[in-house]
Amino acid sequence: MRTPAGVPTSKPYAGTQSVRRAIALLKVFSEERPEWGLSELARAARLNKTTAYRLLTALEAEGMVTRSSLTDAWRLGNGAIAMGALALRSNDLMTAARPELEALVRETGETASLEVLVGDEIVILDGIEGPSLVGASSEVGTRWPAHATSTGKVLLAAEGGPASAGRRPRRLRKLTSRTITDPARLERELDRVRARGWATAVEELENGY
Amino acid sequence: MRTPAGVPTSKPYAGTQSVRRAIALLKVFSEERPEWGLSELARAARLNKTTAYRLLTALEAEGMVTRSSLTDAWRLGNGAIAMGALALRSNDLMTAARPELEALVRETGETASLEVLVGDEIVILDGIEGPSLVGASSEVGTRWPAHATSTGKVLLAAEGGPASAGRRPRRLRKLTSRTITDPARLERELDRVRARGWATAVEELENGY
DNA sequence: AACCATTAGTTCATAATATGAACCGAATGT
DNA sequence: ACATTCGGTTCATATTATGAACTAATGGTT
Repeated sequence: MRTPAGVPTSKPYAGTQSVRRAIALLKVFSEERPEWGLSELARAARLNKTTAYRLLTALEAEGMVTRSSLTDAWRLGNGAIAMGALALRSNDLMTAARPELEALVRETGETASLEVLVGDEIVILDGIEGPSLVGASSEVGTRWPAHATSTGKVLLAAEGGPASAGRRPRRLRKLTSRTITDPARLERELDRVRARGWATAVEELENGY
Repeated sequence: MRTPAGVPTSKPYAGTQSVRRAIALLKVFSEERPEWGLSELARAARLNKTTAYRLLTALEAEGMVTRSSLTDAWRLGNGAIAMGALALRSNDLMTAARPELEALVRETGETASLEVLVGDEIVILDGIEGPSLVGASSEVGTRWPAHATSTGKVLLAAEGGPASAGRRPRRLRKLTSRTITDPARLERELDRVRARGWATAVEELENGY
């Protein structure tokens, strides 16, 4: 055991770090890249290949990852699905928010969604389609960079006031020409959001939305 | 580090075992009991309290578990939701099976569902409600003991032929008076399933179904 | 109020366990 | 034929995970 490395760069070791490394590994999987070879995956998670291999083996044994039978590349497994679905259903917020969502849709005629902040992304927990034409269909479980969505801005703004600007998304990904990528500009935007209590995002996430 | 213990009882250590322990911990959470105190949780996972605590801390840092702000009990976190949703969407089977499901519903008029085996449980990946009265509503993500469901029997039967009887569910939980709990009887049932190509489960999972 | 039995969380000595460099053989590309 | 990749394994090393034994707080029972 020589170098520390790996895992979201935080100074104090919070809990067992092989576990943190394992989860870091899981977080490498994404919509765009759901399948990974060992070496690549290890590199992406900034882990030693051997270490990554052993972690993956453990995760595989528990069903959290599987291997595509052809490519024999690593993917998220069915265990992850089961766990996520359980987490979703045992989330109080979900059940508490449902009536609110329904009321919102009734009052505004727009699509309403329940979203939470996970790291620097928002996750759509629930959504009800309104009759309006405007509504983007909100797929439950979808993740988006928080800084490029209206709801994300609200959640970022709410999160512990202006002080917490320090631990913002490391790099603000540019998704369209209008995405806010300058940290200072984002901070100003968040101040505005805090002041008026709502946020917008126009063509900052996808062109046309 | 004195005793091995914890984790699904398997002899050869497959990969990093603190990771396996962490996942074992996550698997303790269930529909019926989504919230756990530290001591209870540790006991349920057959882990030392201190160990469980450290593992949980790591999982918390990565968003896989959270603490209910009031009770300050442990629950599955939003990270689990996000990961599960991603796993679900990046699952080829899902997209491949959708048309099949739709066809099934059209042809039979019954509810059709896509289920996979995860350990000794089946997980419902997808489902389409049919117009029939019989259909039990299939909630995506729900897990059931494989030996007590029709689909579960099929999957168990298919899984590597009669030889693999060795690594069957350790203990067959009795869910109703008709649940098959005797391993030998289950094996005979699976032989029958293999022979004829389909399975039934009548009141073996829940009374009335 | 004194008791007992819980709980969550911390400390600390111990060595078991996780670690990574170096290795292998197989594919693949040049 | 050569050079790089790849997935995977080995093995010596000491870092890191571990659990018994502690707090201190809480809640129930007498």
